[in-house]
Formats: sequence, structure tokens, C-alpha cells
Amino acid sequence: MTVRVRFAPSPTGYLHLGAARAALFNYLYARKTGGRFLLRIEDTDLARSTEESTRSILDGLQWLELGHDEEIVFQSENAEKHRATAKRLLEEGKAYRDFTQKAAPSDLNVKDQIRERARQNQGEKNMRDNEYRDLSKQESDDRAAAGEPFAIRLKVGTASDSDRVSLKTSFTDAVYGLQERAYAETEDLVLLRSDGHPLYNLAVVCDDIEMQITHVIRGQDHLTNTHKQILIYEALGVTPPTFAHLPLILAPNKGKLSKRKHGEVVSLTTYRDAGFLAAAFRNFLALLGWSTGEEKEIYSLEELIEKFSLDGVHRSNAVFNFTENDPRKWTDDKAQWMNAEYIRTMPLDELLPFVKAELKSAKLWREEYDPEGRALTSTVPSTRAADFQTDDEERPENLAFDIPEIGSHDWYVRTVDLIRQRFFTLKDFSSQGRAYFSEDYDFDPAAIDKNLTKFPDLRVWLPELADRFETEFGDVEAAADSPRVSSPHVSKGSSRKPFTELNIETVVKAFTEEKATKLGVIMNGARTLLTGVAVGPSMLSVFETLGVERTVMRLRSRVAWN
RNA sequence: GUCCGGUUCGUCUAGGGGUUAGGACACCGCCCUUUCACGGCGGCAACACGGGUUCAAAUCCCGUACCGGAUACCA
Repeated sequence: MTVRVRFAPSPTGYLHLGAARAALFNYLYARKTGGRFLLRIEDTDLARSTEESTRSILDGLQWLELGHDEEIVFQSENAEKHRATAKRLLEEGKAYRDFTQKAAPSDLNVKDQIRERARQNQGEKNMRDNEYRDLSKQESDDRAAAGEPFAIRLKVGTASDSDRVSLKTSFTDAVYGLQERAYAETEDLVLLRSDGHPLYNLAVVCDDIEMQITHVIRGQDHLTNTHKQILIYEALGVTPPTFAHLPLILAPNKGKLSKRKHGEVVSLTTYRDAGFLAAAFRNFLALLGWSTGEEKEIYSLEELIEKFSLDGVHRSNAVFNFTENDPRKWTDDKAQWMNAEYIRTMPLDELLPFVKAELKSAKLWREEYDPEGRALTSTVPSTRAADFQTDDEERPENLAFDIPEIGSHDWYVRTVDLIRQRFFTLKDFSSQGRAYFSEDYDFDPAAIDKNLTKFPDLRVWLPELADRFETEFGDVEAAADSPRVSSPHVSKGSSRKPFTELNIETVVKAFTEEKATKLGVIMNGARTLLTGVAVGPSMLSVFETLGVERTVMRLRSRVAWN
């Protein structure tokens, strides 16, 4: 029998992290077993369900790339079938009409109400004391015919079962093991409200049967519901599916992770919008409450599928760690680390489309960055000074041919590769990395303070360095020709040196010695002026990447000083 | 209240009778260095508690504590 699993969220809000993880586990299990992953929107609570929420859930699943295999089922559309099932159970004597008046709403919130009622009962409550439970069929029919409102309740542990050895429901959970619950602990649950509205447990069972679900993988908060559902399966004469309950994801205080209390951190789309890579977040989510047992953290989707097993799911809840008032720790450290890890180490050509999308949305994208009929990633030989440190003798004399044209596809690819080393999210490409793609970038006040204001001499030195660069590397004619996309760093027919790391290094070092200052002072001052921030790759790479024109222009700029 | 589940570094976790209790993140230190949130090396840090069983318990059993879930004419 092929495995059929489903993710069944109720559209009463955004896609919660815990729900997203449940979806992931269902998906992984389906893929692992060659089964089908289905989606069912449990929108029977009309008052709370919204279309917007459904869309947000679908968005989230799409972002995580958890594609479902068949048409989405909307539970509300099956209400008629649910009612029919309840009626059938009524006919068969497995359920009964309860004519008790619906309880009036109280001021207490629902949870407190429930607890309060339970406390008053002091555990003395007999779950079978409903006066309508054994009403004669005749009287029940008559009262119904007379228009008296009633709910339909399941008869739990009826007389026909009395020959059983033990009056309990039991099932073996794939995660939590053998679960047993005495009938005495389970109330005669309502299947159909007095207004004819089918209730959750009935709807779930009917739909799972109809969708031929073989494995129900869901949050541990449904563990006790399972007993009720099994009762319904039994009444219906259907073999229940296998159940696998997942541990919950808790807030740092070990309480429930909720939007009310914790806000956006709980919503999956927050991570999409914050520049997380779906692959990274999926990886992180997979490791909350499940592990392979290996000492390994980074798993591709394919690996997750290959390794996934319900045996590896934990029984204890996991804490999703974050600190509310600390911007650096707004979400789980490990999630942030994992995202950074993906950005820094994933194959460049897989990252590129995401960077493109980010730059586009920040209006920093230029069509020239797209490859022009070339292979997506061309291998560009390194010109980085660091790569030649071992053997000075072999430093190439002229690397001009290796330097991609500023603003070209090759330049773009190389730049992304250069700057991604210190980035955490895709957003960084348009914020921290903005200066690489635009003249319109901001200056971090802290960087200005630390690297410029402290050294007033730089006011003079930096423009002077610009002059030096211009005489050593500049190409006035070419600059005039194309002000935006400059030509390579070698001027035609001139003997000027190419603007490469090695050459730049020589010039800057000489300049530093002249000024009798430290290299760091010049470099960091230049970094701040050129990129607006205090952190980044090697300054020599930055110079080269920006090109001589932009370097000269920015070194002369006074914007940051005021 | 009752029922069910859980408890290994701050967090995610490995380990399921004999381990110097392992890894990752975070944190701290050192190194590299022109900066840094890159990289390298290192450090801090845990078996909830009490009883058993056993030659031997983080591991098995019982109890306690604490945490979580459920308990609805919500889903």
C-alpha cells in the first residue's frame, strides 16, 4: 500500500513554525517512502478562517518547496458528508441526540473555563451521565421531529463493548509508543453541533478516510484527540491509520510559541522576508525534534529525504531560542548561523538567482549582470594578493586580461562571491553590499567615527590617495567615454598599470610610508568611504572590485565627513 | 483536579549498563590580519532530585520535583 500523508492546517493565521515543521516531516516521509503528500485546509471554523491566511500558508509551503501531490482539499466543502456520517452513526445506535441546551458563553477565556469546570468536577465526573444517552429511539425521534435542537454525540464504550477485557482505546504511536486511555477518561464527544456544524474530530476522521491517509503525522497536542478519533474509526468500522506525533516547538521560556506573545518570529514568511534561504531554514527546522544521530548539521533536501525516519523523531519538546530585545538575536542563533553557512558555502550558481531577486527588489539590479550567452559561472582566475603570498617570484606581471569589466556578468559573479563571505542573509547583498552596486549608499555612523573622525589627516590623505591612483592607474579618456560601465582598468595605449590588488598594494604601501602612518588607518578610512561600513573583505579586493574610477571618485567624496 | 508525555552543556542534540559523556550554535580567549560578523586553534559548560536493581547506572525500575500537552456544541 502506498503511503499517503497529509498536512492539514487550519487557516486561522499565518503559517506557524511548528506547523511548517509538521508539513516538512510529512513531506519528507512521503518522499522517503515514495508516497503522496497531500494538503487539506481545515477551514470548518468559519468565524476564524480567512482566505488571506490560506494564501499565507500556501505561500509558506511554496517558499519551503514542499509541493503537494494532489488537489487541495477544503474541509468545509465536505461538511455534508460529515453530517451524513454523523447521521449514519446515529441510525446505527453508535451515537445519540443530546438535547441539552448549549452552555452559555462565559467571561472566562476558553482554557480557563475548561480547567474550571474540570476542577469543580473533582475528577468525580462520570463521562456517561448524559440523561439523553439512553433515550428511546422513539422519544429521540419525536423530539427531533418536533424541532427541538440537539447535538449528536458519540456513544463511547457502549454496552456492546462490555465483554471486552479492558475498556480502553489504544494505539501504537510511531514516535511515542503504546498509548492507552480508559474509556472512562473520554467524554461522549460531540460529532455534530446543534446548528448542524460538524466538529473537528469527526471531520478529520471522515476526511482522512476519504483521502485514504495511511500515516497521520502531526503535533503532539493531538495525542489525546487520537483516542477520540480512534473511537470514531471503530464506530465506522474502519482501520485507523498509523499515527506519529511530533514534539512541540516551545518559546525560550518553555511556554507555547504564539503570535500573541512572540509576534513575527513565529511566522514562517518572516524568514523568507528577512532574506533566509529556504534550503537553510528547512535544514534548521528539520533538526528541531529530529536527528539522524550523525555529527552533521548541513543536509540538502535530498539528504533529508534519504535519512528521514520516524524513529529519529524525539519525544521531548524543543526550544526555539531567541531574545526579544536583542536585534542580533531576534531569532534562533543556529538558524542564523545556518543561513550564513549556506550563503557562504553553497554553490555560487545556486546562490546567484537569489541575489538577483534581492537586488531587483532593491532596485540595484542591472541587466548587464546577466550572462550574455556564456556559461552561467565562468571561472575567473584569481588576482587576489592573498593567493600569491607564498611565492613572490611568481606573481604575474600583468593581470589585466583576468580582470572582468566592471559591471559585467563576470564582475558581478566575482563580486557576489567576494562579499558573500561575511553575509548572513540575502538582505545583506542590498544593504551591507549596497556600495558595490550603487553610488547611493549610506554611511554607518559608527564606522565613520571609528575610521574617519578619529584620524583628521585622512581628510587630506584620502583625496591625495585618489590623485595617486589616478596618476598610476587612471584612464581619463575611457572614463569620459562610458561613465557608468567603465572599461577594464588598463588604458588603451598608455603604459599605466592595471588596477589589480598586487599593484594597488604597492601603491598604498608606498603612500602609507610617505605619510608615516599605519596601513590600517588608510585602509579602514578608505573602506568606510568606499563601502559605508566598517566590515568587509580585504580592502585590496574592494579597491579592485570597485575599479579605479569609483575608487577615485569615492575617495574624493566629502559626504561622509559632514 | 484528572489523564498523557517529557527532563544530557544557555540552546539544538549524540550516547540506551563500563565513554576523559561526543558534536553544533552561542559565549570567551589566542592566531591570521588593513577592518570584520570570514577562517584556524583552544576554552567554558550538561546527565533534575531521591531511592532501588547491578561488580558497574546518564543508560533499567520506583518515587518526587519541575516543564509541557490534553481535558470545548474550537481547530
